[in-house]
Amino acid sequence: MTTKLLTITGPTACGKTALAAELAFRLGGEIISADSRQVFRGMDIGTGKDLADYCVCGTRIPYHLIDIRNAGEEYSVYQFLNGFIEAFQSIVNRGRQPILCGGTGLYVEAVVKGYQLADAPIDPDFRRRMESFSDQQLTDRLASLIRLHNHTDTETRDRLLRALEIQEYRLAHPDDYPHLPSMSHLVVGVLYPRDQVVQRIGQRLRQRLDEGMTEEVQQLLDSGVPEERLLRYGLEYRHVTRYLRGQCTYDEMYRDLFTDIRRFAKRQMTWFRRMERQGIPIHWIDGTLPLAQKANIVQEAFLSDSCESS
RNA sequence: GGUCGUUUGGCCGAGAGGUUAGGCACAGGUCUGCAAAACCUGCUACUCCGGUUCAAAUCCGGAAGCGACCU
Repeated sequence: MTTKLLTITGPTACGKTALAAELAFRLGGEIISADSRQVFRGMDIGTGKDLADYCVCGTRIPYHLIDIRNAGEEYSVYQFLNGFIEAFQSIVNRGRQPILCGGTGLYVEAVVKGYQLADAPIDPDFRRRMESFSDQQLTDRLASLIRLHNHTDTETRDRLLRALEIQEYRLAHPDDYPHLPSMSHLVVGVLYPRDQVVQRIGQRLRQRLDEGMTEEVQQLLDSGVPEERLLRYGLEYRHVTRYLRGQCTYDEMYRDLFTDIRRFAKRQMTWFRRMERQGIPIHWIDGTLPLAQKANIVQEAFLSDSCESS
């Protein structure tokens, strides 16, 4: 019998965690996080880990793929997918209900569409052989293997090499990728009117700053996480780092960070619309409803047989 | 009340008779290995009224707003 995976997603600041935890409580479930930043230890306030939300009516809801890497370490969709498979299987083996929850569209899509990602290791021989080629030659070579989508892969030599390395590995080992267990899906998206999303983002940002956002970033810097890394993590980590380095005033930081979070929420929605266009139905629910009511709606949809299998 | 200056799209900001400055915001999008990243596209405005001119955001006159100074 295939398991039905319940996925709770949506743009930032829409209360995904609380809803997922409530549903986990009702369905006897465990949560697998689909958040590319909550994997890092010590990045708590800025990523909105809200660990208190995982306690519902005195019951601790188990969660997975949170706090599994040190800040600054590498993590990518490939590692996420592996982690997902492992967590999913252990949850199912325990007879519990897996619930995927998070706003990283790529990660959600990787699960729902069943991405096949090869375990391409770093190959020093390959890299040595590539040394003599120009960026353009490498780009041409990559273009002959895959359809180049945007600049992401060819932006820097590092990324270019990595992309090529992966494709070369794929060619040599066409069947070497972790297999997702078969499952069916219900994807639920939590949605607020846009002006309310903006309002919630602002509110939450002020709260994060009050709770010690800048101190958290300072600690990460003190503990040796490279500045470039924090800048790359984006949003809170990027803007607060700039502020701590004296590159902007507090007010400028607040303003620019607020803007970036709003834009992030917009891009998330762009991603979700794209998923829908590509045939992944998202069951949108009104975020403004009370939590219990939202949970009722999702529970009902989940327990009915109307959801598609993959 | 008088004198001088100023007025450009949601914001900042160049231009000085005849193409769209640009940036930011905003909106839409791309994206299967850093995705909270990176990248792409769209957005044609010159305070108002009259005049000069083939042609005015640009020149002239007036009005209004804003600013500075004077009595």
